[in-house]
Amino acid sequence: MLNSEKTMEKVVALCKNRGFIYAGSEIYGGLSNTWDYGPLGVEFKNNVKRAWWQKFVYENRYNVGLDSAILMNPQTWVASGHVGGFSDPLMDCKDCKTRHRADKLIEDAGVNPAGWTFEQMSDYIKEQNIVCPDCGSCNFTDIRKFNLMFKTFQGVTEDTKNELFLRPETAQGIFVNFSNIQRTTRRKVPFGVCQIGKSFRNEITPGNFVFRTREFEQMELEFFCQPGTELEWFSYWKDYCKQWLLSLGVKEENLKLRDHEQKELSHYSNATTDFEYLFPFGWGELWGVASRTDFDLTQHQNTSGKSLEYFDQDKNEKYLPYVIEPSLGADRVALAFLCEAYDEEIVDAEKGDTRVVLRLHPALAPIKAAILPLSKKLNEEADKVFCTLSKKFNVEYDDAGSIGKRYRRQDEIGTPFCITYDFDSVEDGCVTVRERDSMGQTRIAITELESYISGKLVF
RNA sequence: GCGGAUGUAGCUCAUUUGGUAGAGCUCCACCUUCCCAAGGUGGAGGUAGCGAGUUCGAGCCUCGUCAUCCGCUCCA
Repeated sequence: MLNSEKTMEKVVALCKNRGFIYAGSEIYGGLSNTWDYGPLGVEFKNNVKRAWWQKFVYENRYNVGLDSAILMNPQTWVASGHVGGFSDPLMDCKDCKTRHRADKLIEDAGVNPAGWTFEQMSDYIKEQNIVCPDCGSCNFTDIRKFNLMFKTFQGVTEDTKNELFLRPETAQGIFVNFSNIQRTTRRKVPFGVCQIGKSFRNEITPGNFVFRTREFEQMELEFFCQPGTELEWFSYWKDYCKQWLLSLGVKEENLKLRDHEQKELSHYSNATTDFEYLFPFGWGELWGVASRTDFDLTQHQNTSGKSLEYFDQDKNEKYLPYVIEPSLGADRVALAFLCEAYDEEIVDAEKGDTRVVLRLHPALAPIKAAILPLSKKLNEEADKVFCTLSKKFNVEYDDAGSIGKRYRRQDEIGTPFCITYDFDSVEDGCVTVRERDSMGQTRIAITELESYISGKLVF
């Protein structure tokens, strides 16, 4: 990773050329910052999501899953604060063309503009002659509101009565179902609810490939616990998240846990830690783990008028549980795994021969094994191996080109195992398994292949 | 959204002052080889992002538009 920009470009090029990720709507000239996951990409991303679900739902005794609707009653966003607070008052300096947040400029001048209208802010800036921090002039455009939520309409008429929002986070679907889930699963606090799904935000500046897009996928957990125990659980989940990343191949030196300072914390949070990953373009936030107190449940209880209190039978008392929220971007973490896995290896320096290897954890690899007949004359027999293995794994059959070339093709897309069917295979019922990372070869009976591969997929 | 740069075959690029597009790799077929790429023969593939204008004539000039990259503001 000597030249960071080039490395990112190489990852993007690989994704495009091998069918991981394409630019969206390409034949129409594209659509800004949309990306389509191709045949390999959808396998890979599904594997990432499956691995998260495995660790957070199946292997964790506290958690259950949920898939809530993207469209929600607009009151949801009033309660969550997104309608009021999820829009920024932005203005541009006409002289130096930089953009600023009006509320921040006023804050920096030592006044708290909370609750002000845009007009009030605009007037205040003019009256007090607040200047542009970049060039020092006071020549701003009017304040423009940037609502970060996507609007849409339910029903055929586009009037404000039918106005809905695409959810800007999956979390609220969990909060509004808190009582349903608690009752139907007979869970006692502490317990958690996991959800994977699309969210939408009108980001002002998306970019860095799939790192920041307006349509993105989240993997969120809302963990409900007894007030007073939240900081214990906060560190429990931080560690749990970290172990998951490490077990799937993220190197510790590329990971940074950054605790928010007191003044940086949101008004509802009493502790927040960002997991940052060292992408080729720099450190980027991957996972936000926040202790959110009972803010969300309180808001929904007040707005809806429905009690969301939990009755603790052991303590014989009612309370609103506190929440720990580890919120992970699926596209981001998938990108992190890709960047982490990308490797170029010099095979022969004199010939300038390098091979590109995607060292993905086998559990994340889109294709688990490639079945390669040493000669096309062996197609008929080798195809039987494909038929058997494809019942259990996503495997690929390739008989085109020299065997070395076919190994390389699989190296590039992260396939951990190449199974070569040769002339002896007919006699001894064995094949050569060549491993991506070691390039080592093992002779294995065809009947043992399934358990051999399965054994390597655990993380 | 603003400023700067860019946009020629699937990929990487070439096309001397505007005169009707070329290479390497990839891909496909056949031959060769038969356990770590690039051997041989043949083949497919571009109205030069898109649209308009100037010109006898534009990939090369002008305008618009779309997209990408780098900065500014935001976030999972």
